[in-house]
Amino acid sequence: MPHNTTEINRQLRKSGYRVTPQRQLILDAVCQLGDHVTPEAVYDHVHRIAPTLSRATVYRVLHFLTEQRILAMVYMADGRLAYELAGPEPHHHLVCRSCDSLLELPHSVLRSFRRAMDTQYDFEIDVSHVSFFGHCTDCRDSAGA
Amino acid sequence: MPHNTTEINRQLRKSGYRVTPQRQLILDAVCQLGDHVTPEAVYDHVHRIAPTLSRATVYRVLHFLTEQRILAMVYMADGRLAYELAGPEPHHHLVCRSCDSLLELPHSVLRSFRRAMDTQYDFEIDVSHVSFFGHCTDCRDSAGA
DNA sequence: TGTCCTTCTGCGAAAATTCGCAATAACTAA
DNA sequence: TTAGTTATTGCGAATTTTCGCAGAAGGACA
Ligand SMILES: [Mn+2]
Ligand SMILES: [Mn+2]
Ligand SMILES: [Zn+2]
Ligand SMILES: [Zn+2]
Repeated sequence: MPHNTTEINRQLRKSGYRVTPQRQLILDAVCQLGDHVTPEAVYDHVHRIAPTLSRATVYRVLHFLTEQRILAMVYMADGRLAYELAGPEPHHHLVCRSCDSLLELPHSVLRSFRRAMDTQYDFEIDVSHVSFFGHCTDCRDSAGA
Repeated sequence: MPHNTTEINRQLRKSGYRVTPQRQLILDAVCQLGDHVTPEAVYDHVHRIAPTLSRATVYRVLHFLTEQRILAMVYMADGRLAYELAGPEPHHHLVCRSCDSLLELPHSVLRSFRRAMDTQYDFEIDVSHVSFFGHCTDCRDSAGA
């Protein structure tokens, strides 16, 4: 999952924010570590490269990059927060509570639901990265009842 | 939001769990404090009645009662966890990120979405209490762009 | 390149949440 | 009622996440 550094930097500066080595390191880390990266994993990774980079900064930057829609956050099955690079097109997940397997869904699965909320409640849902929990094919059979 | 104490107690004992004063106090607290109660609010409330009841117990019991489907948990706009009594029929929420207003949705709004996931992915979504975030009527107008 | 303004970071402390373990106490069955 | 089994609690420490503030540093402009 690479990211367009120069484009992101321009976007930040245009909004009055600054491009710092900490922000670049943390963004790189999320991209290298793959999908659904925890703050602690990010900290471990960047700490090797920049030992003075503090935990507080990791949390702050992850929040910040999420606000800027550069990262997307998601709750995992255990309730912890995780992050990943926000692609141009959102995607979502089905997470099995039994076997922890993870299915990826296209954004289109929520299209009709969003339209319904808009029509019925005049409410615009903002869903950039949602996980739905439940039970997958295999686990439904074995679970019984 | 009252709860059927004797029925809940029977259900717990039947499953091999125990009915303790701590569990009863915490459940009472959630019911009295209303919708979307935080662990800290529960602790403050029960601590007056039972000063030795520890914070760890509050967290453990809230998790436990959620597993038993007596409580339902939900993430609030600020990312914090909250709990409320799980009624016989689930409900959901639309939470405005701008003004924090909160709309309640009937479970039926997710019916067709659940059926679609079941049909297309053979995955049974378990949604007992979901919050969707976005922007309400009023805030959409003022926000512009 | 150097100055200035403001954003950002690092630090340490605080707050929130989880964990391990010994002691307590709820239920079961006599 | 009593004793035994074991789920549950309280405690203190560990871990995770947030906060406030003083100092560092990004970037706009000259
Ligand atoms: Mn994802
Ligand atoms: Mn609710
Ligand atoms: Zn499964
Ligand atoms: Zn609003």
